[in-house]
Parts: sequence; C-alpha cells; structure tokens
Amino acid sequence: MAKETWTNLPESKRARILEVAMREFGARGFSSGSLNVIAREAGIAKGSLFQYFDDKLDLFATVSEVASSGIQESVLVGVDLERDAYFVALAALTRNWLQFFRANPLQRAMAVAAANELDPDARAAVQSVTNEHYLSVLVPLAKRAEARGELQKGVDVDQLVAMTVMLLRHLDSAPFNSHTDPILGFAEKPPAAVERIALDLVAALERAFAKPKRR
Amino acid sequence: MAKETWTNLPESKRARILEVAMREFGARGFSSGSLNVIAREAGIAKGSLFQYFDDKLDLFATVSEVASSGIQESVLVGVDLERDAYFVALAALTRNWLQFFRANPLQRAMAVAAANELDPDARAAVQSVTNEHYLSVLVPLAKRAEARGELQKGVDVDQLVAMTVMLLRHLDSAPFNSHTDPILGFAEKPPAAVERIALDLVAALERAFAKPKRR
Amino acid sequence: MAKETWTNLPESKRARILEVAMREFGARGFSSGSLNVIAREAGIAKGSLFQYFDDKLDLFATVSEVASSGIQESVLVGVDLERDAYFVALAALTRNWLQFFRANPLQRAMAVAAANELDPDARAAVQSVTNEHYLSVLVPLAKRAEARGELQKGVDVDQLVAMTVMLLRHLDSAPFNSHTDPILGFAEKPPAAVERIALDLVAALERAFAKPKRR
Amino acid sequence: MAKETWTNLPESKRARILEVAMREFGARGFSSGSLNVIAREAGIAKGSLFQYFDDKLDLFATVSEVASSGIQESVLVGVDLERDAYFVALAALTRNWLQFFRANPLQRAMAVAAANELDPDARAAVQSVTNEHYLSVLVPLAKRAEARGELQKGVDVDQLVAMTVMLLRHLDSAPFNSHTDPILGFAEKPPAAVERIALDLVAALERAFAKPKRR
DNA sequence: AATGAATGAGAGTTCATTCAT
DNA sequence: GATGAATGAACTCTCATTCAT
Repeated sequence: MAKETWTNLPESKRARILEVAMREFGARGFSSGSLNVIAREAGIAKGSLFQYFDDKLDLFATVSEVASSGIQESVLVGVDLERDAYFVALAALTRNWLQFFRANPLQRAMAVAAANELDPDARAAVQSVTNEHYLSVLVPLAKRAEARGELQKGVDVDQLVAMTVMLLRHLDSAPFNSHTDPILGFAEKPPAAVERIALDLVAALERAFAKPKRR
Repeated sequence: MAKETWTNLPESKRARILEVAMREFGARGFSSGSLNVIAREAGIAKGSLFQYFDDKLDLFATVSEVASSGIQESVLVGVDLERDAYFVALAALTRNWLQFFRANPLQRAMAVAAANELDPDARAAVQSVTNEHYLSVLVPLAKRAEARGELQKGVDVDQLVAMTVMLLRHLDSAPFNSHTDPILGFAEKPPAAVERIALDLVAALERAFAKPKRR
Repeated sequence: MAKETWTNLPESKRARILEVAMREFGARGFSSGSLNVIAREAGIAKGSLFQYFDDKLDLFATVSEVASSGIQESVLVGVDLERDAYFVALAALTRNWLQFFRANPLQRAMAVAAANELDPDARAAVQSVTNEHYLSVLVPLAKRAEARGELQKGVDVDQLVAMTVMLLRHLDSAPFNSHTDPILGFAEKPPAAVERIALDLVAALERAFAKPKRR
Repeated sequence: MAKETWTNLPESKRARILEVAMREFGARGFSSGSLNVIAREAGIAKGSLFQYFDDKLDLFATVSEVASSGIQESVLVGVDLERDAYFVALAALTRNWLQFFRANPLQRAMAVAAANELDPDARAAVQSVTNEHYLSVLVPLAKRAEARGELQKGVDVDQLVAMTVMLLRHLDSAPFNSHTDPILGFAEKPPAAVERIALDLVAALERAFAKPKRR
C-alpha cells in the first residue's frame, strides 16, 4: 500500500531505504524498530518517510514483502515441481533455502522478525505474505506426491506439509542464532555441515512419510 | 538476579506482580512491555519495581524463569523417565504439554514471547532458562533410548532431540495463534483433535527414528 | 490578494478549490485547517496552492471573502432599503438570513469559523470583510429610520445597530451548534419554529428602540 | 479529571502552571495551544504535564474550569438574587462582569477561547461548565421576575434570558478585541464609557421586556 | 503553470529510570 | 522499604512551505 511517491522514487534511493529499513526491522522488529533510525541512516528527512508510506506499518509491510519476494524463485532453482519426487524436491529446496539465507542475511533477519512480531496489526499485514510463500510451493508438491503414491498409506498429507514447514522455519533462524538450536549447534557449524545435517532431517521426514523404496 | 528485597516480599504481593508482569510481557514482549502498565495494574509504585529489580531486564528474566518453572514437573506427570521407551514417554509428555499450556495461558504466552524476543539482551537473559527446561528432560531420555537400542541404526540422537524440540515448540503456539499454523489449523480445532494430531506427529517422529517393532 | 494565477484559473477549478477549502476551514478553523487536506480533496498538487496564494493566510482570506460575498444580495431579497421601516426590513432580513444559512451550510460554517478564529493574523485578514457586510446594510438602514422618526427619543442609533448585529450573529451559529444556545434550543427546533422565535427577538428589539405605534 | 498528582502539587507550582496554560490557551485556543510552550514557560519537563493530566484535553478542561470558577462569586457581589428586580440585578451584574474581566484578563481570554473552540472534544469538555455559569444565575433570576410580575405580558422569559446571555457574551470580548464590535467601539473607549453604554443596552432590554413603570 | 518530493520543526505522548522524602 | 514526582529522550506523525523539474 506504499504511496505512488514511493514507486516514483529513483531505484537507488528506494534500495537504500529498503536496506536500512530491513536492517532496522530485522534487528529490532516492528514495534521496537525506529523510524528515526531508518530516516537518519538512509540519509533522508524524517518526514519523507511519510511521503512514501501511510505510516510505520505501511513501511513495515512493504519492506517485509520485498524481503520475501526474491525468496521463492531463488529457492526453486533446479527444482522441477512437476516431476521431482517430494523428497527429492525438498532436498533441493532445503539446500537452496539455506544458501539463500546465507547470502541474504538482511532478508533472513527481516523474515524472522516478521514471523515473530507480537503486534497484531503488524502481523496481520505480514502473515499472509509469509505463509503464502511457504505454502504455495509445498502444498501442491505434497498433493502431487500423494497422487503419485509416493507416500505411506494412512499418513496425512497436511501433517507432512506441517512438519516440512516446521523444519524450514527452523532453518531460517537456527544457523544464525545460537540460542535457537542448542542441540545441533548449527550456528557454530560451517555451512557444509549445516547442509549435511539439514538433509539428514529431510531424510528423517522421508522415513516418516514416504513409502519405503524397493531395493 | 532479583534483589533481596524481592525475595523478602510477602508471597501474595510477589504473586500479584508476577501475574501482571507475565500478562504484560506475554502480550507485548520484552521491548514493548511497559513497566508503567505493570506497576499500575499490580497496584504498586513505579519506583518499587526498581527496589526489587535492577532494571526492566532483570524483571523480565525473573518473570520468565518463574513462568517456565512449573512446566517441567507438570509435564512429567505419569512419565517414568527411567523405564518408559522414548516415544511412549514423548506421547505422554506431549499430552501433558498441551494440557499444561491450555490450563496456563499466562505461562504459555510468556514462554512464547520470551522465545521470540528479538532484543539481544533480553534473549541472553532468557534463553538458557528456556532451553534448559526442554533439554534437561529430552536429552537424557534420548540417550537412554539409544543405549537401550530403541533407535534405528545410524540415526543421530541429537537430530531426534532437535526435531522433538521443534515439534514441542510448535505446540506452544500453534493451538493459540492461528497464523502460526495455517495448515493443520490447530487454533480452530477442539483440544481433543489437537491432541490426536499432535500424537500423530509424534508417531511420525517414531517412524523416522525408532527401530520398527516386531510383530 | 490572491495571485494573478488564481484569477486566471478556469472557473470550475476555482469553485472546486473554494468549496473544499471552505469545508476544511469551516470545520477546523484557520490554524487547524490543513492545506494538505485541501490540496488532496481538491485533487490538486500541494505546491499549486502556493502558485495561487502567497501563503495559508492568503488562501484563508480569499475563501472567507468569497464565503461572505453572496450573503448580502441574498439577504436583501424583497427588502426595500429606501422605503421599508427599520423593523419591517429587519424582519425580512432575519428571515432571509436564516434561510440563506440553512441553504448554504458551507458558507455558514466558514463565516462562523472566521469570526471566531483566534490567530491574530487570520483575524486581521478577515474581520474587515465580515464586518463590512453586516454594517454596510444596517447602518444606513438605521440612520434612515432615525431620520424618519421611527425611533424612540433619546435612543442611540449605534446601540440599535450593535444589538441587531449581536442578534444576527447569534442566528449564525445557534441553530447549528446546540452548545451556543442552551436556552432557546434552536439547534433542536424545526426551521419554522426558529424563524418564529427569531422574529420574536426582532420584535423585542423593536419594543426597545422603536417609537410605539399609534392605534 | 486531573490526576491525583496534580492536586498533590504545591500550590505555587500549580498556580504557575495554570497561569502559563491559561495564557497559552487563551491566546491560541485549545487546538493551537502548545504543550511544549506551556511546559517550557512553566519551567517543567514536558513529560511532567502527563504526570498531572491524562492528556492535552484534560489539562485544557482543568484550566478552563479554574478560569471560570472565580467568576460567579465575583459577579454576584452586591446583588441580592432574592430581592432585587431583574433589571436592577442585571445592571449590577453587568458592572461586576465588566470589572471582573478588566481585572482578570487571563480568565477572560481563556473563557472566550473555550467558548469559541471548534474542536468538538474540547468543546464537550468545556461547554457545560461555561453555560452553567451563565445560566445558573440568570434563569432563576428571570423566573422570579416573571413570578413577581415584573415582565410584560406575553413575553417569553427564555427569550429574555437568551438576549441577556447574548449581551453578556458580547461584553466578554467586545471591550478587548476591537474587531468584535466595530460600531460601539468598546475597545477604544475608557472603562467608564464602556460601562455607561453597557448599562444603556441593559436598559434597552428592560424597555423590551419589563413592564413599564408607573409614574 | 503545474507538479510533488523534500524538508525539518514541532506536535502530543510514552518510557525507563532516578531520587528525595 | 516504599513512594511517586520529575525527567528528558525517544516515539510516530503532521505541517506549511520551497524549489527543481
């Protein structure tokens, strides 16, 4: 819902503001994030933010959307949603996912902050975006897997998706916040090790839900 | 690190302050939670809070610890940590867990808020507490399960614990915040249905990690 | 003192701006009235206002003048300033006055707001206009009445005019703001009742100042 | 609705704040009056105002009430409400009224500002106070006059009160704002002349409403 | 002539914390 | 030990006005 003035802004300025805002909101969340700080660090007047956005929430929503916008396509690189088996695709998604967030720490922090925000208005503005991204890929993928008979009899496809989301969410923050995961110690491990273990966890899901492969 | 004046306080006053603080921090988090509000609703002078606690953070840490202190014993009711098989114990834990949070919404909200707080100081003060509670039970349980040969060969016991924690964390918030779990819809389901599905998820973990039972 | 660019503007645009500005200033007064709002609701650029007017005050003065410009001729309909006796004319004026403001709420609100504005600059810009309108009619009318011997001996013709103005001013706002007149309750009465009472008040002035009629 | 902290304040401080606030609100009205200015000129911290009052409106209402509180008794000095005839009492009231406002310019400005404020919230907080002061004296006075047969047959006692109020309101501002009354020129006349004319106007009301005295 | 982005001062309000009583 | 008044920085947001295009 950003104003027209926002879209009219030169690309470079927009990028600068977005980066600063993403850093601020990513570090301190919506409620505690400061427009003063954002304006100062972006080198613009305090009032200018209100030329571009209706209010703080509007800025937050915009930033949040931008932050999550690139994720989906990056994550789907090398994945054939039509043909790949669920857990093959999921392994690829997981690798991409980890790599994307490693390469884009600002987006990552912002996504996590948005997901954890307590303010109801902020969350309302953001949750749909976030959830859609997760689900628009996983749900069809899982349905197709079920239709193709990849899953064990009697398992609930929703439960598979739910646990997959749980896992991916964990991979958002665990490698970057040591407190989130004190067991596997993702935050202290090199990327390669994290990836290996993440794929182990995918494999665990596979054992839980996929039909055992013939041999 | 609450001051001595705090421990000297009459039990009833302490309880009142704790309840109010839990409600405030649970609803708005550490950064946005207001000491003004807490003092007002607890019926004490604003300055008194600083007689009992060094600062806001100190109060938050204290509240957080209290909030999580009762959980452990409640959750272990009917569980024989020495004898029960891991997934038998986990099923019981899960039931208790759901029931405890249903019965103690204040503790639940506080635990979730503490876990999601972005402020680094606040988190540092709180994470150890929270994580210890999870792990002090699950880790020994899992180790014993491994020692008794309950687990599949080659699986990592840490990964089992990690996924268990993930699941339990999800059960903290999913039944109370509809946005957390848009797939299974815990927030809209009656407790019995939630419990049934939660146990399904435990069963999924079991298929992933436990040695298949003979038949 | 509107700029030339203002007078060059197409009639329709001018009318639109004036209407919007009248509504805004009428509702919130000069100081609190917002140019932002006016520009937005008139569908013109904020900067354009400053092409037409020197500053906020200039716009306010212009609007105020326009708002009061139509009043005089409307109010004089059916009145023969040369021939009618003062109180006959005043009764007609009063009826017209009430009717005009009923039919032109924007002008009415603007006139009241202008009359009550506290900002000294705003008032300086506006008072002459407003007062002229009242006086240019009443003063000659009263003088002629005196000359024709309609008034009681010893009464001051200025005092008659002053009280007449007081009365007409009251009729500006009393029928529209319930707080202005808590006694007669004009705001809650139908127009016909208001008019009847207003004419009673004119009659009271007549008893106070006019020579008693023979019978 | 001022907070308890306000009433606990030392008299001198309260007086200082009230005076400053009265001057500010009297000069610029509620909406345009600035809490910054008030705090600065009263020599207190901005935040302190909010220790004493809920919000700006609360301060305004308090100031407004204080400003009008002394008026009534001052105005009634030397008036015997039970015994004096209406217009005898009114003449005395009028003299007192003029004198009070001459001696208390702050109260006067505040009363006028409160009466003319456009902001509906501000007005709601203030109007009852203001109107009560006018009416609690005049209405019983007029009723008694009617009961005693002082008034002409057929005149409406409410109309008498309404015109009296109109007159007194005029005397609030006319002697102090030259624009309010361009005819009689109160603002430029010495107090004695103003009083004389004001009493003439009271006499006009008397001719309009009172039963002619025998001779 | 028209635009609308940019500005920075200032608005009301909340806050955690201090400290004299 | 308890109080609560005092503080001043920080908050989000609005404003009239400027000026390059």
